[in-house]
Amino acid sequence: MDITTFGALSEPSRLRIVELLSTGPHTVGEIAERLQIRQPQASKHLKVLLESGLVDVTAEANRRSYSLRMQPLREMDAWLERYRRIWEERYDALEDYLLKLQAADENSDIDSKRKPE
Amino acid sequence: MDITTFGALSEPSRLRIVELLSTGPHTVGEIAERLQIRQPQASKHLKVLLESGLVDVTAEANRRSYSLRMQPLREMDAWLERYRRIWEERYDALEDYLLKLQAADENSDIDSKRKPE
DNA sequence: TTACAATATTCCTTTACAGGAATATTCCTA
DNA sequence: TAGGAATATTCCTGTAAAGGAATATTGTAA
Repeated sequence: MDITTFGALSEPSRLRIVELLSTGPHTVGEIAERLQIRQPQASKHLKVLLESGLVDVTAEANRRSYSLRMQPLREMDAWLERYRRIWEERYDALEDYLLKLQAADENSDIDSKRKPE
Repeated sequence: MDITTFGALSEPSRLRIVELLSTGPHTVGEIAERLQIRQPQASKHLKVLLESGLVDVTAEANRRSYSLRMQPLREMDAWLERYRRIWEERYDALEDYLLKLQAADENSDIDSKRKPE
């Protein structure tokens, strides 16, 4: 897991750029307009995203089309695997606990019905 | 998805702390020793992790035990879902393409066997 | 070749953040 | 209650990063 991915995504405009690009490639101008930021800032953020590998460029005449690269996101996904296991484990443990509670509750129900008799 | 999660994980020591805590709770001293950083830096990083919700503390006498919180990681996982769909789509598209190539290849194979005859 | 549109880069200033060293705080035990 | 262990906080300094404004670059069309 390349840590620069986190750095790149830790800036609001850059996160929004990534989300925008998830709908398909866009030019710098479009990105700047959609995000309501100035063109130079858009270019700067795109440079950071490019260097972190989150984005690809292809030049078409005057314009540059930026598109999302999946690899860093896949790596993030792989990195998460370890934690997914943990929370599933914990979920299972909680479930077990609740099942036991429920079982105990049913017993106490039986008791509360028995005693009065 | 809370963007501060990315910020918190974008610092190498903090990422390592999270990974260490994935094996269970640890005290500040243990963390500092394992990561070969000074205790004050460990405390500072833990503070950032705490504020971003990635970590929990429980005080036990003199010591403080830090443990991992799963919620921000689950949110990251949920955030990734959208991208997972994209790369699976792309994978499917690639697969289709390869299958077509293969089919075309088999045809050209037949052709190459036919023509000489 | 000139002019214009789209984008990138530079320079400047301000702010955020990280590490080091020193110190404060909190809790335990003798 | 004095001292020590574990941890947090403060202050300082250096550095990286962000935005604004201006400018450079590149490609296209007249």
